Amino acid sequence: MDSEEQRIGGCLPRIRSVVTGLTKAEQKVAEYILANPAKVINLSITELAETTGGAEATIFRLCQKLGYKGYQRFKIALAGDLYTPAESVCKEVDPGDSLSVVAGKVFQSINEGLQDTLKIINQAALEQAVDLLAAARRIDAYGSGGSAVIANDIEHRFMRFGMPVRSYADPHMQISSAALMEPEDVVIAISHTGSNRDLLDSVKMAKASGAKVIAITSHMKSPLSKLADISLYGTAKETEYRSEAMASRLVHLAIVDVLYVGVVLRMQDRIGDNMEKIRQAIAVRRV
Amino acid sequence: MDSEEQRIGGCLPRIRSVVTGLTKAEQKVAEYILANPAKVINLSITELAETTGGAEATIFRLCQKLGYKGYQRFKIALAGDLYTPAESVCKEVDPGDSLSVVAGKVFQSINEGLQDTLKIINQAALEQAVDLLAAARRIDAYGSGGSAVIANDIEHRFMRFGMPVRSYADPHMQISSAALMEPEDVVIAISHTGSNRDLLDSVKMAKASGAKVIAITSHMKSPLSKLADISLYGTAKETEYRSEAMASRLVHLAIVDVLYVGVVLRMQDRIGDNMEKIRQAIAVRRV
DNA sequence: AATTACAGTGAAAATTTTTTTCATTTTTCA
DNA sequence: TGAAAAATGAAAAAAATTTTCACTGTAATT
Repeated sequence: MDSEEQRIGGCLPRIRSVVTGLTKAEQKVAEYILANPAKVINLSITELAETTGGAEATIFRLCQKLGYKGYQRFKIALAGDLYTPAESVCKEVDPGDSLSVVAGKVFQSINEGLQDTLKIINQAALEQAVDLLAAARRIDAYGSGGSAVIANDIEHRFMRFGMPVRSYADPHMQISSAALMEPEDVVIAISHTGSNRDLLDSVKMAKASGAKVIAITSHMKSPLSKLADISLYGTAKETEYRSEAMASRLVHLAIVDVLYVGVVLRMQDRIGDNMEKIRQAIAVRRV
Repeated sequence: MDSEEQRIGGCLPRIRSVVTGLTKAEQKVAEYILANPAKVINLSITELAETTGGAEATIFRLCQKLGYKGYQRFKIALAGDLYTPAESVCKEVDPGDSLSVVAGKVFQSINEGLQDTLKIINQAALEQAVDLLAAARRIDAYGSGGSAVIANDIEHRFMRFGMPVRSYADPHMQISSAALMEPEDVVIAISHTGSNRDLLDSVKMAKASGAKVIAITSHMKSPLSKLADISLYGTAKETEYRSEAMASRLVHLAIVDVLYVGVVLRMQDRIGDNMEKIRQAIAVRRV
């Protein structure tokens, strides 16, 4: 009966994360909403259609794509976002800032990204991802460029409890490995935009091999999230000196943390030993 | 035009304050709203009238008495009250926690780490580090294990503005590279504990070659920070399921962000071109 | 006690807004 | 290139809202 509980807030981050996956007409509306959320609250769907030069139906469909029953529900969720003062205090870095001020702003914006991500996080998807990972026979992490860092981190992290996990930044290695995947194997594909061609090819190959695919990306409705079995989204606002991709890295890493903790919780008994072994092995290398 | 800006939130307190001055039928409605605000959000005026046994008109008049233009505006304001921003309790992760609770706790603990780091951040050290990096002829980033991820990130990041930067996780590579360093070159050495022997050897070698060394570590007074010219510290509390090393990674990455932004600010003119070139190169690889 | 005035109420009409449908246009992919 | 799919907007249908108005009961006045 509470299945259709209304979720208040988290509306703007959600728009931000799907905006690239929207159609042209929808994007125009979405951008207007992002730019003028406070005005939109006071507009009817007809007025908003006029303002953005679109049709009511387009806006209605956008609301549904965002996960709301209709325009009214959307507006109620939007009201939640507007109420939080945190959203509006987005400070840009200023050339005159001292470095400790810069540090404050950068840290603040990281935290905002985390909070936004928390708002749109999909519990069911997380749950499934952890299930898959905990049961996986083998795990491959694919990520190029900035996302290679995340893939690498996954390798380090999950290796700690004795899982056969490898990370590949090189597209050729990715696709070779993907070809050898089997059911019960899991691929974690990381891409900020979710539109990297090489990565998509590798993911297709992995799926053809029967492996399950978990995507970590910033853009909902991206080609990657369409291909993946499970998609986990991390959002972050772009600021003048902090590109979107820059902010998203940290959020993606935080998502990996959550997966890690989730798997740890699910595997409590099995892993203790492996972790201890590694801890000892590292200690020897210390002064 | 904007004279009738919509006030969001503060709706329930307002009802409470006027409730005695309302008529009988209105009071019945007001009390229902106070008791079930979350339900009301999902009811139309007709449904609410049915539920409370009143008439639509009564509810409408109530909304106006409360200072709203009508029922819709009232509901939007109510949504603001219902919105509770991050009720995250900063406790340990519990085996019984749902994954969205886990996510909240993990994110919260990341943020705490960032805040703690902000408190101990040394502006002068940051300033010097940025100076060195901005003027560097060549940059090497050394980090093994979990810190290899950070080193990698540095490579990706600073490469973007055309700096000759390389990251090395392999101790042999580190020391080989260190042997070839020259004055005006900079080494960034990353180690959570600051006690990794191989890393210390490489750092000594780099110093012998005349290079400057910036350390990123979690432990003050570690052998690494004694060797380094400049030390940047990132703290993070260890929790039961989140090892100290795990939390520190994100903090170290955040410090890299600060360095990056700092260097960008210092080099505004020079870098624009390089960044644009890379952005274009990446765009081609996208669908 | 009867009359009047009037705030309170709700049924129903009028209006506005939202939602659905469907034909047209545009895009995509083979 | 041409068939299929997706996107779009006009307009119809449905739903929600706001407004109107007549009725009720109460209180004040004569």
